[in-house]
Amino acid sequence: MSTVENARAKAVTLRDVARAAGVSLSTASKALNGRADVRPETRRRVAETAERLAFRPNAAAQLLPTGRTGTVGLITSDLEGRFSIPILMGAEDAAGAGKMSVFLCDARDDTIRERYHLEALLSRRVDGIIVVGSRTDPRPSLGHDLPVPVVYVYAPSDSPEDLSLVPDNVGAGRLAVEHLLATGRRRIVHIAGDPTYAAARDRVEGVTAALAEHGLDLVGGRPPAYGAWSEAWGRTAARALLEAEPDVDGVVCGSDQIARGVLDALKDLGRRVPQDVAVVSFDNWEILATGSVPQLTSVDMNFESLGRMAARRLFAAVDGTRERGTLTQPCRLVVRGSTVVGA
Amino acid sequence: MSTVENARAKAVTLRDVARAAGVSLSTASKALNGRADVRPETRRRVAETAERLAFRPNAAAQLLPTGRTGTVGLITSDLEGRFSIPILMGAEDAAGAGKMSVFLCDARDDTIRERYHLEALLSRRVDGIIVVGSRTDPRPSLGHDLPVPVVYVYAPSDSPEDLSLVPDNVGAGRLAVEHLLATGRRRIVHIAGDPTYAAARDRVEGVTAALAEHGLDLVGGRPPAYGAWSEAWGRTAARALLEAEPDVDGVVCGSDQIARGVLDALKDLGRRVPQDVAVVSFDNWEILATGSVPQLTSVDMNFESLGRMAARRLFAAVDGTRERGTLTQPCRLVVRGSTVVGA
DNA sequence: CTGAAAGCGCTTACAG
DNA sequence: CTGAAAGCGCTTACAG
Repeated sequence: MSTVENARAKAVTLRDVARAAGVSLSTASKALNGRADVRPETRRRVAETAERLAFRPNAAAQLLPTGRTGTVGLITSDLEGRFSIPILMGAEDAAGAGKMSVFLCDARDDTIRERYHLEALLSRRVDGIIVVGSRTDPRPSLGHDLPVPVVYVYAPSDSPEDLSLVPDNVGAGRLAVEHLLATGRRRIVHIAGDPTYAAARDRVEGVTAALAEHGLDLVGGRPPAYGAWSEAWGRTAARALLEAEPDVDGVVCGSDQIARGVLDALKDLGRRVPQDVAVVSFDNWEILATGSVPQLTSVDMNFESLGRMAARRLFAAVDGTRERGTLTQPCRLVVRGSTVVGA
Repeated sequence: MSTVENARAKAVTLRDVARAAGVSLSTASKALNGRADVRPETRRRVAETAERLAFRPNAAAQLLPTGRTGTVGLITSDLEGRFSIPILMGAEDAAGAGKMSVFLCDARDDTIRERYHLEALLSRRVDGIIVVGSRTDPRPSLGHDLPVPVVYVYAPSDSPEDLSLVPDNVGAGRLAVEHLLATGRRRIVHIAGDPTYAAARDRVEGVTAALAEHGLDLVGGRPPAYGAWSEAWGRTAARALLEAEPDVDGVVCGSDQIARGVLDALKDLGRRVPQDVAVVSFDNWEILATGSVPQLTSVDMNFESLGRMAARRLFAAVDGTRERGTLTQPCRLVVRGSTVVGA
């Protein structure tokens, strides 16, 4: 049920408005832009005409003289993941209601594609570029001779000349442990994520540091169990750990996915969560964290806030205030039933 | 660890290139655009100069004379969900490597925001607009007097004057049932999603229609169990249904979330999946469908393909071939272990 | 083969 | 208070 046809209106231009209102181009422009020195009656007439013709100023032409485009490019390699979207939303918020429009480009972790999109964005004269990676490991810089500022988010640039914003995964590890300790747990294990990821290693670092500060260690002095970012790994590791250390009373999971697997295993083993064992994880991925029984206590990476900060830094750079280096942004613990009864 | 500083280069213009190469603006333009009537030596010199200065043509200025911008707007209300991203990727693919850049706008299911973004996009003179909704229920049209073509995806426009593309949820329901029947199941129940969603009702329609065609009905002739798009609903409903109809051998779940709850309940009840009961669902949301034991057989909505189609239709409309009405796109069954042993 | 000129849609000094 | 003119960065007939 669809029919074909031909159509297409031509965009209304300021010249059309001026002509219809019987004034010159410049007067029409001044009238619509609220500049002084226009007779009120004229201003009204032009405004009405513009309204009637549904005139929408051509943003590009409007900004041509200023050299700005009111446009930002967002190159991401994490479109299927969860980082870029909240970051985009934060950036949109920071820009302020519609002042700035965002080009979203999907680089798919491919250097060629990334380069390609970069060129396209520069051709479109974006005022600045945000680059979002899929992991917190440093990535190659896009270079320092670009005509517009660049901010790297989540995946930092490997060059100290660039500005990067990353979540504080070490701090996140600390948050998880401090919370377990606060709920009275002492025999804690850590089922970590993929060891090739800086995020996994940083979280481990935070976990062990926080324990050490309290004179504790991972149960049995065992090393953190690295594995994969998957439910399957959570299940496997939990079974093995609880066999080796039956009196565990707290589990820090490298991610919500891992935690879901851990919850399943604990249930199979007849352990009550949180009464017997408390479970805390990272990411706070809603769909996973709130679907389980009990729901997951999880450390949120604050992506949206990261996006807002990135956008603010980018706008500052566009205005001439450029920063360098890697900025770390704190994470935030969200408490639910897997660590506190009834939470 | 970050330092502040001031910087900013001015974008290189064609005039700069022409001057540096010692030719006129027009010659520089012709040389770079491969037009005939330029001495090879001149062409080479200009090209080298452009390269050396890292000249990037201003896309807006380049297209100004044509009236096109090589730009598309994507207004979505499903940024946190899963529809808009694959749709965006499909659209990007259809456009062809970087020919077209996409403005992504987040309407957040708010008419005001949507209107606002629409105006901003029109001001930026996008060549066309794709509107993505968060549910398949018809939504208000943006209007028919817009200067550029609009394609509605996932959420169709309520006006037959508009072009809309939606997944075939009725067909999806059929696919699910046909598959269960093919694996020998006959005593089938349906734990449906939120009844206020057309998607939930359409899937139910497909499920019952397919059963009827085989002379079957839902077990016990009971109505489909409508509820919510959640794991909790899946758990609750599965327990109730299996108590009422203990010999069920197949469950169609309204979504992967529901299916995850159903799997949990079946496990608690001691039913083996798929040996005793087969489970099939909709959406094929990787993170949910591949994390469970067994993994979920699920009907994929083909969002990426939907996005490609939308982009192609949009480009056709931009070129003057406009269609109207609602087009339905088939879904695709992905078989995994919840219906077939070892799949 | 090369370049001066007009035009794409706007804004902004600068005259009147 | 109003308008003619220049300019933002490019392309494209049109002269030379």
